[in-house]
This record gives sequence, C-alpha cells and structure tokens, in this order.
Amino acid sequence: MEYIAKEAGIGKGTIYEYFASKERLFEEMLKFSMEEFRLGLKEAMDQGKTITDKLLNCSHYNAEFLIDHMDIVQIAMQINLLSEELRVHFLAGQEAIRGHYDLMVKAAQAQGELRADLDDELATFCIMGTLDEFCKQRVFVDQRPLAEIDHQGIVDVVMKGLK
Amino acid sequence: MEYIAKEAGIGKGTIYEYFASKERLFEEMLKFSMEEFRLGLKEAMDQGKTITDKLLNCSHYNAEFLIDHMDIVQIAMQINLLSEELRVHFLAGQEAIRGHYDLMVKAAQAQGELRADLDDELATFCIMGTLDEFCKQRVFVDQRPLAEIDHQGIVDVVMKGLK
Amino acid sequence: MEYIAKEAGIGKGTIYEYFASKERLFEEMLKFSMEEFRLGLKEAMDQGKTITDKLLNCSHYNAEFLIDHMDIVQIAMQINLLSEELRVHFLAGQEAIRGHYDLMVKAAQAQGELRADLDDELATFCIMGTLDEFCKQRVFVDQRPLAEIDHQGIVDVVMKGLK
Amino acid sequence: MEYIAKEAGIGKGTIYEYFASKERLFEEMLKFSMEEFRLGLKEAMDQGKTITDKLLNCSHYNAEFLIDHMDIVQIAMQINLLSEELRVHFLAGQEAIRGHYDLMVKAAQAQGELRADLDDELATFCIMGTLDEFCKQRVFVDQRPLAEIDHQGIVDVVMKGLK
DNA sequence: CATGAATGAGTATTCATTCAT
DNA sequence: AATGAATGAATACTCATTCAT
Repeated sequence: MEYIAKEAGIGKGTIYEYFASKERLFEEMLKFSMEEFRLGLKEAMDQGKTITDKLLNCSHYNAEFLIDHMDIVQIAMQINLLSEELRVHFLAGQEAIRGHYDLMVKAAQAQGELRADLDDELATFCIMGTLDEFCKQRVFVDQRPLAEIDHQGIVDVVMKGLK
Repeated sequence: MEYIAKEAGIGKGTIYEYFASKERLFEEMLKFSMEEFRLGLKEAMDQGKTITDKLLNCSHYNAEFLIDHMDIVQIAMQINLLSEELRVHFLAGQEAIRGHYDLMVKAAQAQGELRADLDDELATFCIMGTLDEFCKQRVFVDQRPLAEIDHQGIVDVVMKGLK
Repeated sequence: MEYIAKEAGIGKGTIYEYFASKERLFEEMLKFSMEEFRLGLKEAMDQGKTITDKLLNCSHYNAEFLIDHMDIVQIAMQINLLSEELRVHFLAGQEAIRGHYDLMVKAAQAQGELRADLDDELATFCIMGTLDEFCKQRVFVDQRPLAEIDHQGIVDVVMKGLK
Repeated sequence: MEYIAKEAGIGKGTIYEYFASKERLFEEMLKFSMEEFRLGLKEAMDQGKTITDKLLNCSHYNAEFLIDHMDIVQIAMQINLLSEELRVHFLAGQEAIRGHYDLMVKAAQAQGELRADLDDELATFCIMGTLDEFCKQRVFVDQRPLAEIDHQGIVDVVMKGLK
C-alpha cells in the first residue's frame, strides 16, 4: 500500500479515505479494468462490418490491451484470486464479455454469416479461448511487437475450423 | 507452511528436510502436476483413433483433471506467478503440452483428417484455448458433474468452424 | 525484539522504523554506550590534577559505569560478538579509549610525574587491564556498593609496581 | 549441534549420549579449557625461579594459549554468558587461577622479592589484568606472531610501576 | 550404543491498517 | 481532508532435542 500511495503521489492513509481495504482497492481496479476492456471490445466489434472483420478487430484489441495493461494483468495475477469477493467480480466481468460475443454470434447467425446450427455458447468458448491463447502467446511468450502480429490467420482457423 | 504440514500430517520442520523453501515446494508441486497432466493428456490423445476421438478424449481429460485437482489449481493460483523461477517452469510445461497437440495436428494432417493448408501452431491455439475455456466454464462456473458435460458439441465447433 | 519493544513501551514494528535490523540496533547501542563511556572517562581524567588523581578518577568512573550500565553490558554480551560489523565497532571504540589513556600517560611523563623511560603503550595496557580487572571483581563478583570500593590501593599498586 | 557432531565425526544424537544439552556441552568445554589453562599456567609459574621469570612465563603462556585456542575463546564468547550455570563455572575457574597468582605473590613476598606492604589481592588484579590486556592486544588486534611478542617490557612495567 | 529423520517452540521481519495531528 | 508514525497479527524459517530403528 505504501508503494501504491507513493506511485499515486499521495499519503498512505489517504488511500483508506477512498478504499476500505487493499482487497477493495483491487476489486475496484479489477472492475474498472474489466469494464474498460469490455467497452473497448464492444467498440472493436461494432466497428467491423462482417463477422470476420469483427473477429479481426477483437483479436487486435485483445493484443493491444494485453500490451497496454501488461502491468495491471501482472498485478492482478498477484492477488489471491480465490478470495470469494474478487472471484465473483472476475466471473461477473467475464460473463459480461461473453455476453457481447454471444450477441455478436447471434446477430451473425441472423445475417446468415454463421451457420444456423451453431450453438452460440459453444461458439463464444471457441472465440474467447482461441483469441486469448493466441494473444497471450504472441504478446507474453513470443514478445512480438503489435504490428507484427498476424490476426488474419487465427480468425480464419476459427471460422473455417480444423477440418 | 504450518497449514501445509498439518494437512500432510507431518511437522513443520519436516517439510524443510525435503524442500529448501516455500518457493521450492511450489516449484516441485507445479512441475509434478504439469508433468502428470502432460502424461495423462498424451495418453488420452493416443487412445483416440480419429482426430475427433482424440479431441474428445482431450476435452474429457481436461475436465477430469480440473475436477480432481481443483485444490492444486487453486493453491497454484495463490503463488506469486511472477517469480521468475516459477514462471519459467510454468511456461516450459505449457510448451511441452503444446508440443503434444502440435504432433497430433501434424499426424492428422498427414492422414488427411485435417486440411493440409492448416497452420499447426494456430490450430493448437484454437484447440487448447477452446477446450480450456469450455472446461473451466463447465467445471468452475456451471459446476456441472463430469457425466453431464457434453464434449461432442465443442469438438464439433472446433472441427467444423463457425461458418 | 518483542521483549525489547515491550520494555521500551512501544510496538514491535516501531523498532524497525528506526533500526533496520536487530544487528543494527545493537550496533547503535554499542556505539552509543562506548561513546558515552569514552566521554565520561575523558572528563574523569581531565578533572584530576596529578596523574594519581586522574587514575583514581578513572577507577571510580569505571566502577560507576559498570554499576549503572550493568544491563547494557550484560545484553551486549548476548550478541554474537563475532559479527564483523560489531567487532569492528567494538575494537574501534576500545582504541579510542586507549588513545585517551595514552595521551594522559605522555602528558604525565612530560610533567615528570611518570618516569621518562616508560613505554606509553605498555603503560596503557597496565592501567586499563588492572582497573578493569579490579572493578569487575568488586562490582560483579564481590557485589560491593560503590562507596565501599577502595580505589586508592589499586592505583598505588599500578603506580609503585609490585617490587 | 549438527555442525559440532559433523566436526567430531559422530552422529548428532550421539552428542546427547554424553551431554544432556548444548548448555552442558559448553559448560564441560569451558570447565575443561579453564582447567587446562589453569594447569598450564601453574606449570609455567613453577618453572620460573625468580618472580620476574614466573611473570614472564605466565605472559608467554597467556599468549600461547590465546593463539592455540583462539577458536574455543571465540566460540565461548558466542554463548549466552549470562546463563547462571555457565557464569558460575566461569567465575569459579577465574577464582582458581587467581588463587595461583595469589600464592605466587605471597611466596615472592616471603622471599623478599616483592615489597612486604603489597596487598596480594590487588597485586593479582594488576598482574592478571595487565597480562590479559597485553596479550589480547598483541594476539587479536596486532595479530603479531608469537616469536615477535616482547613480554619483558610488560613484566617490567608491572614490577617497577609507572612512577 | 549410535544414528539421523522428525519435530515444534521460538524468532526476526513484513505490511495492512489505524488514528492522533 | 490528508498524513505517516505506530502497531501487532501473521509467517517463513532455524535449530536444539527426541526417539524409533
């Protein structure tokens, strides 16, 4: 807390004027960051015309967010993620994000862009899981700069399937 | 450490006869668990005939492992995942697992089960990411019993794609 | 540290606001006490007119300090005296004290109070060693009250020699 | 204790077959060492003809013992010297040693080697204190090799006095 | 007798939280 | 409202001692 206060340029005690505890501080930070991610992702989706464009935008945004908020992601991983409080917020945030993907999938199905027999929930697992795995690898492991990440390929795999 | 010793039914000091520090203990636990997962996953793959069978087995094994080792996964999340030592081991373990998926994909391509123009690395991101996301949701969030998890659907999505 | 804090009437953590470690705390205490002893001894010396008076004053001061700081001396002996840090400070302090005795001896020789052929370094060993041994015995072993300690005798022995 | 056992080439538990506790082990070591010192000092005294020779021999022996048992002296300083048990033994040992000096002084007075009006107790303080201080300085601080320590000078100072 | 694996009391240090200023 | 000195609960680790083999 002392370090955080110093970084914020305020006194240690002042943090407690705004957050009841370290736990609450992290909760707010988590909420804030997930909300920011959710809104950014939504915007990225909406700016795509076709479903392929939308997915491309999502993958781009995913990678950008990881790079821009690398520190937050890392700090978030340091917290005891099992604290009930925090886990609930984390899952709620994820659910909200999944909701956007779900609507996107349904809309695309209505437009005939995606096959009608596709289960929209399973589709979101495929989209979120694949894009997360891809972006984490490229950003954290390969440490590739944003411009050199090719999102088209992974979107193609998701769209066409493996077969 | 006191708690761990009590759970293990041994004295606090005894842990230090076998592990130099708390960090080392977690490192060994992580190594051991990832190795166990890797071996089990490999076996699950190898017992499938077609690529679809293999993926089904992988998804099954994924869910089983999450349920059986829920406590280890939860404890592992409590460690400071940023400790260089631990992160290195974690990434190395993930890489080894990806290696198995990669070989599986290449073999399936050679057999003509998967399309020849598929990038095998991207395919592993899609498989790992999707199955992980699916199993985490069903096990941790939905808390569905093993028998009631339908793996066929998610494998179909991965194989056929969204379009 | 808990005991020290309690004795000081402060919280355990408060000690660490002022001393980085137990080692540092003892270092400061040692420095402080030796400096106090050195200054007091110097003053005792300077207040004597003849060399005999000076030695008498030193012996008095020696005994007083032992009684007044019995606890510090005892606590100091509990530390690992071999810690390089601490030993260096201890030896430096002793050297400073020897310096005062040395100057006193030289001045007395210049005044003709002590024989000219006397080696001043050896004289300090004789003075310091004898007075320490005498005072430790009277204070710690015989546990004699200050008023009943006869310093004249021991000073005479040092001055006249055994022969 | 583990380190001590290893140095002794025996098992950790074996020490406890012979010494009830670490404290007792140190007590025995202290007793043993002081007894050795006492006997050696006695012999050194007895081998001198005149009192001056005796004192010279004592000073020599003092320095030799410090060098030969440097480790024991250092280890002894690490123990909590305040443990009543140990302090009692230490003081008793010192008393025994003082006894030898005392007899030596009285004998020399009887022989007319030392002045008759000399208080024998005070004389022992002067002898022990001076020789200890001198030898500690030469051995521990100056780290001078045995052969280069001039004992004649310090004995002269003790005999002739400062005046 | 000898051993060393097992033990747990003890301790220095950290850090989230409080509260007087 | 803002502060940071004071606090003490919490915890990793040590090491003298025990006891089954």
